[in-house]
Amino acid sequence: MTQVDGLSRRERQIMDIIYERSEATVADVRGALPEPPSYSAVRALLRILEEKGHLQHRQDGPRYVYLATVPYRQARESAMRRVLRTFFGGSASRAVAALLDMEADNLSEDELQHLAGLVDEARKKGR
Amino acid sequence: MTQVDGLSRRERQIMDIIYERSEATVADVRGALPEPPSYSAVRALLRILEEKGHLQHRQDGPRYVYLATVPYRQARESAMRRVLRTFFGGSASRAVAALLDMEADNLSEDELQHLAGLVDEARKKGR
DNA sequence: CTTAGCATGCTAAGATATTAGCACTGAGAT
DNA sequence: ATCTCAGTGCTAATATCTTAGCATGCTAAG
Repeated sequence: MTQVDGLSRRERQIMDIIYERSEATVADVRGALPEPPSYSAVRALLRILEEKGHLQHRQDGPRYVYLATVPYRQARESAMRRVLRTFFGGSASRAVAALLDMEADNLSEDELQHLAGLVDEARKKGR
Repeated sequence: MTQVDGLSRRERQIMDIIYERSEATVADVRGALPEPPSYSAVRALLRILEEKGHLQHRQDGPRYVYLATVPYRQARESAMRRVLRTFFGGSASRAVAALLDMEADNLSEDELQHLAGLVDEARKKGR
């Protein structure tokens, strides 16, 4: 999901978990995995992801805390563009329409008002 | 990217290509792959994806045309929800905001107007 | 001081994915 | 008729991913 490509199944799961939580320890990652493999297995994956340059870690007391090397926003944009291309022919407006359609019931009046403002702002900027 | 998970790197690439084009022949898929492996390799992947139930094929003259078994809309929603969860804490409005921010310059006045209408509609539906 | 718990370093086996190669078939061109 | 091209069926080797296991060090409790 994350960025370009080249990640395997587990690797991708792990990257997603890390982006979802900003950073995570081995135990965090393991706890978030659907059918968690052994502690060792998770550690190995994290090490490999670090070798490949997707992750880095810092020491927090006795344990490692992993975080992504590609900044959050950049990864997010990359993921969005990919969905855009794959499912919306690259059209952001079609994607927004789909989101509104999917989530209309879960959006509060406040949120909708805010979005209306953003759309308006974009229109002003356009001309 | 597509649905739940469990796809390997190439498998995922191929599924994305198929969703992007609705359907595709072996040559189509191979042509769309970044660093295309042999024709045989692509065929093998397609066969495996079909075995796993992600694809099906029909005969078109002498060749196979592959298409996804999971309907387009469902796969699309699944992919969206995944990005939502991973990068937007599940918030659709944050995702919409990011899309507008990313693509503001590429959105036409017509599209923006249309979106404004959709937001308005959602607000009416809400109350 | 010694033990138990929890963390990492390192290594190797096992499972899967990825690729290529060869055999076969059918259609159209010479 | 036969040659060649473009397709599929099938199989096997290679690469990569995924997992587990053992050794080690550090810290806190008994």
